Amino acid sequence: MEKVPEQCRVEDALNIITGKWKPIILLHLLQEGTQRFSELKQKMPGVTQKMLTKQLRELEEEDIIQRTIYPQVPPKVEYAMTDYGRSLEPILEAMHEWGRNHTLRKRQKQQSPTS
Amino acid sequence: MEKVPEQCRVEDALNIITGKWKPIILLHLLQEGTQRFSELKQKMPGVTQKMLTKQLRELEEEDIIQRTIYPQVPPKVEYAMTDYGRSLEPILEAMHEWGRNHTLRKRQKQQSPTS
DNA sequence: CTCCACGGTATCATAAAAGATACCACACCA
DNA sequence: TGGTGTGGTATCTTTTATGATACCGTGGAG
Repeated sequence: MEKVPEQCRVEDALNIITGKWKPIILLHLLQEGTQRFSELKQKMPGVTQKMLTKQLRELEEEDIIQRTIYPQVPPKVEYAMTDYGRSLEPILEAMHEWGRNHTLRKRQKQQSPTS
Repeated sequence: MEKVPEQCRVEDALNIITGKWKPIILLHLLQEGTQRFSELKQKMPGVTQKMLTKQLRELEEEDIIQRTIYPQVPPKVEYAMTDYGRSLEPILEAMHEWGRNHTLRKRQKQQSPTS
């Protein structure tokens, strides 16, 4: 998604949190704190090694999360939100809240499809 | 983007507002009120007829915007936010605000890349 | 030796999103 | 009769995102 001139600063946030697994990663890190790779993977059924890695790297790239490698064998890598990353929380909150009402609404529509 | 079990209600909002032109459309409709197709198109340099139509249709599908056709020739079609659509405003606000700080931050990083 | 755990990478295939381009309908106006 | 303006649709191509699959490195346990 390229940038369109003025106004649309909205895109920046959007570019960062869109990606099939990013919101989920962020929620896990926000709600449960630092996690290692394998923990995240386990909590995200369906994700591939590659995809998880990729999304994590992209978030790291943007300074949203921080990657810490422990020089051990077998390897241990932890991911944590940065302070900057935490600044996304209001957005995620707002979306979460909205989403709840949205699903309610969908249910209502199903119950009275004739209206 | 498929749904992943619980927690991630965030996705619903995300699914609705992601799309290369959707945020821009929404901002225009929110900030400037009802607009006709050609007005939007004109305000969104680079968008194709097809793309604009598609994104508008998707938003309409979700009841975020309303499409009104006036039986004239040449045709006149207006797009407006629905009340439901306006409920997205806090999210867009939050992202807009965040985006502003983000660009500030990027500027700072460019000025002191050595830190 | 051999195998395992962990967190990867590399390669290839598929799906989804976006874009370019051409065409359409129709009342009206010259 | 032909051109114009609006808001489209239909095809085809390109670009991005996602996914499947196989392989890698290391040090300790057996």
